[in-house]
Amino acid sequence: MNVTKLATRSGGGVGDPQPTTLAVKVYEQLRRDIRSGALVPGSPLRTEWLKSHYETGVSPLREALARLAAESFVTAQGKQGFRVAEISEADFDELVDIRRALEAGALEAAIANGDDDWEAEILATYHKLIKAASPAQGADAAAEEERERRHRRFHEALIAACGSRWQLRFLENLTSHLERYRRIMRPASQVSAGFVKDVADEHRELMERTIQRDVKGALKVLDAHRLRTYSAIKNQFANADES
Amino acid sequence: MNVTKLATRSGGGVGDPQPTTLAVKVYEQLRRDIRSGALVPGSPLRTEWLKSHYETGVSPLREALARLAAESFVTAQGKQGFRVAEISEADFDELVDIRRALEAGALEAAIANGDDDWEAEILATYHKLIKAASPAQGADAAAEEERERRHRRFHEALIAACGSRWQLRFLENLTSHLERYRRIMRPASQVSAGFVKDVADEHRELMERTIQRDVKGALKVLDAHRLRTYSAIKNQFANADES
DNA sequence: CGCTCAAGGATTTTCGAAAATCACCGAGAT
DNA sequence: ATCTCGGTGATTTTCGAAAATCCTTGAGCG
Repeated sequence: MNVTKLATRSGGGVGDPQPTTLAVKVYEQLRRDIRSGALVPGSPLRTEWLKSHYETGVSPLREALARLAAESFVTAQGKQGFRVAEISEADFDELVDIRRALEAGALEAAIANGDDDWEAEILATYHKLIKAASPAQGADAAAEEERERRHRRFHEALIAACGSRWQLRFLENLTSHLERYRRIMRPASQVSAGFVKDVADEHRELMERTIQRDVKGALKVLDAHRLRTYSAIKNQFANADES
Repeated sequence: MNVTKLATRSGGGVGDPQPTTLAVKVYEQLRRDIRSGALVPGSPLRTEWLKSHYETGVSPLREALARLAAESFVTAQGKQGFRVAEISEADFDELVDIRRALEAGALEAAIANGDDDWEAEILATYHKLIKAASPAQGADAAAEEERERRHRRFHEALIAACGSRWQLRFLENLTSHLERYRRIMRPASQVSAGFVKDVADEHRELMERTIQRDVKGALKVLDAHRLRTYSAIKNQFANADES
């Protein structure tokens, strides 16, 4: 056994199976900052600022931006650089529609195909979700990021067994975009005690019905769950129009 | 008027509204070569070969590859470079399923929302489709590429008025991947006179029913149309398994 | 005034080479 | 014989600077 090699690796001696590249790291950081709303929609992404802020050269940067452009997180316009993708109510409506269709199909397929591992993963991610700090407390960015991550993981676990990597890939993209809308608009109602409790109840019921293989029930709860934040964000758009 | 400026531009003095970058050109060429099957699935994309073959430096290349990776046309594995995405029967089945669902919804929405421009564009693209050289004759690559382009344009025109850019974006991606399967597998039946005639009939009927706003009829024809090539490719997979 | 045009600086895009990493191959040990 | 280890060439990834392009500003002209 080669002790030296093991020592150079992090964690319990398990090396990265796929050693990551700098471009991928920048891509992930940029995506996180766009999703969180830290990078405001429409603002230009200037090379110098990006270089100093993400501590990297232009090559990894452009590679990351190209990927983000393909996923519609940024827009690339000719030879005028990149911008954070704009948001709009029309775009939001499109996202909601197509996500609803794809997610319903995926959940149904997952309930049909899921095995014990799938069930166990749902329980595990649900547990971590309810253990996360509620939006009321822990208003700092790191806590919010962790809460969002666990929320994503839970919903991903529900449909993970749907059997279609394409469906999962599209859904991840759509969900990330919708998360951006949710966090940018950040309806005041979203942090109220009543809202938080209702969402928590929905998560529990969604988890239970899914594992019980109650397709109709699970779909109904999922729809209600999505409709709740959907309405809240639509209200924000309406309010913005008035002012 | 500045004659010098106009002279430097191509065509009838109409400059590019969005002057394209080298990276985008390489991206498009690579995508075309992957879609056509010229770049065989699984083969590694080596920098030196790409540089000489597409006559460009590494920066535009990696940018193009990053975009292609985001669209699953190539796979990026850690620090071991890029490869042309693999194909598999399971992947093909996934593509067919999700494309069917999305395309049906898009066609229905387009029929509901389409205006005169939409109808006119369908007629125009249909006309160019039937004028294209049939697969039997014109076996050279350029003719095939043009035929495929017209085929794509026609089907795009049908759903262009669906009102959802997201749906169109996903569908374009899915259709490109499926085109790759079709062209790589290239079932012998696909060039037989009977097959070609049936496909042509379906295109005509699809065009007519769509413009007549016959939702059910159009969807039925579309499903039959898709099922035809779907079966042909599945047969190819089955034949490959035997050998 | 309003408009066109050119110069200058700012920014993006691309190239070429350096640095880092990987993959192959053969020597030596068990 | 098989396996591990180290070295070497090939390849990828990243950097820094050059080239190309864009945008602003202000002068000159109608």
